[in-house]
Amino acid sequence: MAQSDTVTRILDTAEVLFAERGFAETSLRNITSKARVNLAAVNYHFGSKKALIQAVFSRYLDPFSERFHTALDELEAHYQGQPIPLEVLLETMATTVLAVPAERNSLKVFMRLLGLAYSQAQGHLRRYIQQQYGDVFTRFTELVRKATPELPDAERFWRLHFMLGTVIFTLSGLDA
Amino acid sequence: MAQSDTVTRILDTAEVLFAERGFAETSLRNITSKARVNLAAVNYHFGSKKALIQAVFSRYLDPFSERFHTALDELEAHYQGQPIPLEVLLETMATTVLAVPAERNSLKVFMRLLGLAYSQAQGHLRRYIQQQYGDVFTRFTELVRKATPELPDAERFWRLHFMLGTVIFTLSGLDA
DNA sequence: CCATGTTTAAAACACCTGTTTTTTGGAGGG
DNA sequence: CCCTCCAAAAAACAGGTGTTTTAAACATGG
Repeated sequence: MAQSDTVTRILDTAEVLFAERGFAETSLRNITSKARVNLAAVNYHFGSKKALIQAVFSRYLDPFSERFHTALDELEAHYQGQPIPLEVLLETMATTVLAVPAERNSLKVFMRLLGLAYSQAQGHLRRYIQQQYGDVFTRFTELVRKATPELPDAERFWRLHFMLGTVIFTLSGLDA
Repeated sequence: MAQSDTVTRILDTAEVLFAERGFAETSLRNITSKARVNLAAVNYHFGSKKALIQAVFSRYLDPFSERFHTALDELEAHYQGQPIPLEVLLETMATTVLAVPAERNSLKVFMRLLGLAYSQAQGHLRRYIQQQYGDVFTRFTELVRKATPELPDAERFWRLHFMLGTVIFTLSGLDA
């Protein structure tokens, strides 16, 4: 095996199996055998199964976070303190979210992973995502707040929650 | 223990734990210890863990199925062959779905269970629900078809799917 | 070439899982 | 009263889990 594409092979296999069966239902032996990689490789490279799961998400969310931050930078520079229109914000978000999985032709897998993360109400994953990418989301919601000053906070929160949930849920069920 | 309320205690405890953590993440020992019941009681009364999960759903869906059938009977009798208005169909469905969990003050748990069942794309649960309650759903969609004859089948299917998915998904995340 | 970091292989670890078996307890009917 | 039946309790079972350890092979850059 050339240079450690072992890590990549593990991640590629893991994300597919996770998306198909869920996290608890996918064992490390499932992953390593399908990836034709040694069992110990996971713990060697990632440390634990939890860390593997987080790494699978990081591979999508790190680029997303970075790109979204720069996209918002550009928007703020362009609008110079004036509130950014809501449609612009939403479209920027949608475009940025879909960019990474689109480049890797793994849109279906990614959406399904998002759905699983959303279902798993109280796992380590929710905590990890929140503390790792909470700032991007906070920045976004703040800009949405400025774009819709007439809405009460609760109302805006629920509309956002409802919209995101609907999108994730719908896109994560694209099988039939 | 009086008359085997053991079964009830198992079901009550199981549905809460399942809703909180998911099926795979909830062990029989979790359930039986919290329900102050012997471990073997689950296999004795239900046969297996899968059967327990199905029983949890049956306790909601059996009454729902029965009530919904009679509700549709009454609607068909009232409208005498004329198509039943879409709003009436949807409202009847919503009312009937919520009736059972509302009586037991377990609306949150039930919605979360529905969400989990929906997420678990390829489990035994989906098959069980489909073959057990498929006829009610078929009857309903058929009535919807008659109520909206102008829509192409695919379009109507997706709108229903989208609507149900959104409702379940949104209601299953009522924590914050 | 040596040293360092990867990878594989194989085995063992401790633990948890669902399930089964065996034993005990108690209530009801002949 | 004894016996049967059913529920409960306790223990044991077989298998899978994530993880760790050991060893040896391999590659790569200093």
